Amino acid sequence: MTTATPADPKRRALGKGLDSLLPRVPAKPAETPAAPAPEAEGGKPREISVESIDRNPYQTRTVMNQEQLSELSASITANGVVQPILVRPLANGRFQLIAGERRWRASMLAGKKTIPAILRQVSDEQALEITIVENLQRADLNPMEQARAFERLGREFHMTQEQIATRTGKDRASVGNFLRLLKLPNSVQQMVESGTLTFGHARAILALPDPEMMEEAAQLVIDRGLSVRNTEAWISAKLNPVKVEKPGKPEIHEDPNVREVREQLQRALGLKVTIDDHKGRGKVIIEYSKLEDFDTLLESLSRR
Amino acid sequence: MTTATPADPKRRALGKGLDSLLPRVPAKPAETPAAPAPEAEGGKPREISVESIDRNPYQTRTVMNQEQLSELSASITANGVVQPILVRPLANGRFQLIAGERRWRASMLAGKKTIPAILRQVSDEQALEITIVENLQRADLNPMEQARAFERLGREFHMTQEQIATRTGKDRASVGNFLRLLKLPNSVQQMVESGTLTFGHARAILALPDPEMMEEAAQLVIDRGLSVRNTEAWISAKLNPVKVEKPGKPEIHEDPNVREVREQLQRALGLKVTIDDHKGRGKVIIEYSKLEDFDTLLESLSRR
DNA sequence: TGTGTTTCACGTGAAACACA
DNA sequence: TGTGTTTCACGTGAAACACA
Repeated sequence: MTTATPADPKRRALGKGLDSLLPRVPAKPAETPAAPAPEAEGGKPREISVESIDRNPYQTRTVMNQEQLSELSASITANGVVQPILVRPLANGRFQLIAGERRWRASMLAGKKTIPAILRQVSDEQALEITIVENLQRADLNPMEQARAFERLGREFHMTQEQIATRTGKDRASVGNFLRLLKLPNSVQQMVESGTLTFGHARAILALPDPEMMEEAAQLVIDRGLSVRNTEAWISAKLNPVKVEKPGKPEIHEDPNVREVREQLQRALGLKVTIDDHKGRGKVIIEYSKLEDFDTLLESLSRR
Repeated sequence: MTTATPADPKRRALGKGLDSLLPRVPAKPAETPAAPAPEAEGGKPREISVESIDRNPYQTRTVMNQEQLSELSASITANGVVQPILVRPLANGRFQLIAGERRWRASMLAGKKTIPAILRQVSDEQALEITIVENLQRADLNPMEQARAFERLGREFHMTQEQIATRTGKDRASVGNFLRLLKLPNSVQQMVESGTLTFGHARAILALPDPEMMEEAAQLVIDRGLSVRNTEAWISAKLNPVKVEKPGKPEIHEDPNVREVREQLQRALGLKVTIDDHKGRGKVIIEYSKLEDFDTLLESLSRR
């Protein structure tokens, strides 16, 4: 039970953003004791020319939220760039952006000539990895997008699910479950991508043995408006159609020995007997419908 | 059952923002067929000077997310202001802002001289109301802030809970439950404000009859890390302490005669015995935990 | 250790019930 | 109709189980 209990500090952090870290008055950014970028362990931020920075070639999300971008730019005009971006030096004397594309673009839009940056020697691989992880930590990815990002971390960086989980702050099982979405037939993946089907529904559907059944099930979920819990139950029933009995009534799959004893007892007492045995522990239940039967029963039991 | 079923259109809208409405190339904003502000029914947007606009005196949130503000400004530099702001004409020829403070501030930061605005004759009252509702629709209010906003709508505009619900897109019961938070003692309100206690915990605590008990309960919830469901159960038990028995186990109000017999039987057999009697019909349940006990029991029962 | 998979506790939000 | 209040279905995320 590590989910949100009342005092969970993760809940506290929500929605506050960087506000508390921002200086209230304009200041020369280089002099500001700004918070380091999450990935940067060492190195003080340095002011570098925005013109000397090349775009991150690994950044796939070219369409940014324009409104947010504008807001950030306005803040930069007012307060300066606060959190340094992360760049790596190139051989030609220029810099390549690794993390902070929005801050960089906003700064240019705000008319800034320089931007505080942390310089770090990272390989192509590391740069790509940082970019993917940064994207994952933005909250607006749909489940299929997350799945593809996890998949890439696994495939291109040979990270285990465990490592991906640690790196992105998710749970290992969740990483695994997102990855499983990629095994859905395309039509169903599309439904998840568009939000027609939730992550929970899709995950339940994955229990089915073939793509055709998954497509059928997805359609049925949508048509009937099944909840995730109902979907789980429906699919479980479809996969285990034999068990007609309820698990609470084990006397249907009665052990032959137990059955023998029970029937013998039933004949002896002339009353309905149920034996609810679990490996030598259990209950003997004797039903009576007349007080007279009860008295007879008592006699049998007390007589030793 | 109107919560998120798979095809719920409300889910679709999430996280996409205004992106799809934004023009992809810079354009003269006045010519753009921009989406109207949610509250504006009529009137084409007009370009007005940013200098001629006075700040919304009802806007209480003066601390804006600076990063977002900057981003918005950058977008405005790139694409122009997209969604018109809402203003009302003042007697002195100037305009007073009603909705769109962020867009207005971002535009100024982006160096714009004019901004598209919808002019609307609204009373002081209406202006305030629009402002409060707009704030409520921003997603980052904590439960206490929401409660105070609802309270204000009720107090200052004599809106019923039903009307508030319609106006803000919430459910009537939810509005009521938020309002109830204001009846919590201050210390507990503080815990909700800071996220130490969730909305669900607080609401359950409200069932208690006095503030002292509420404070005690809140502390207990935090100390023991109770879930909302556990909190509900604990409080319900505290309020209904009489019923010790479960409804399914009426043998606690055992008939003295039945009890006598049962105890006698228990002693004779050396096993736990339950007698579930309903006016001369019922069951005798004998529990065993060793096979040996079971055999002894069988002997007693079979011997007639 | 690593992965695949199912099940279910979690807090939220609204349905449901009660009362005036 | 309007409000107060409790209860519980909802999808998510992780615990739990299974297997190699």
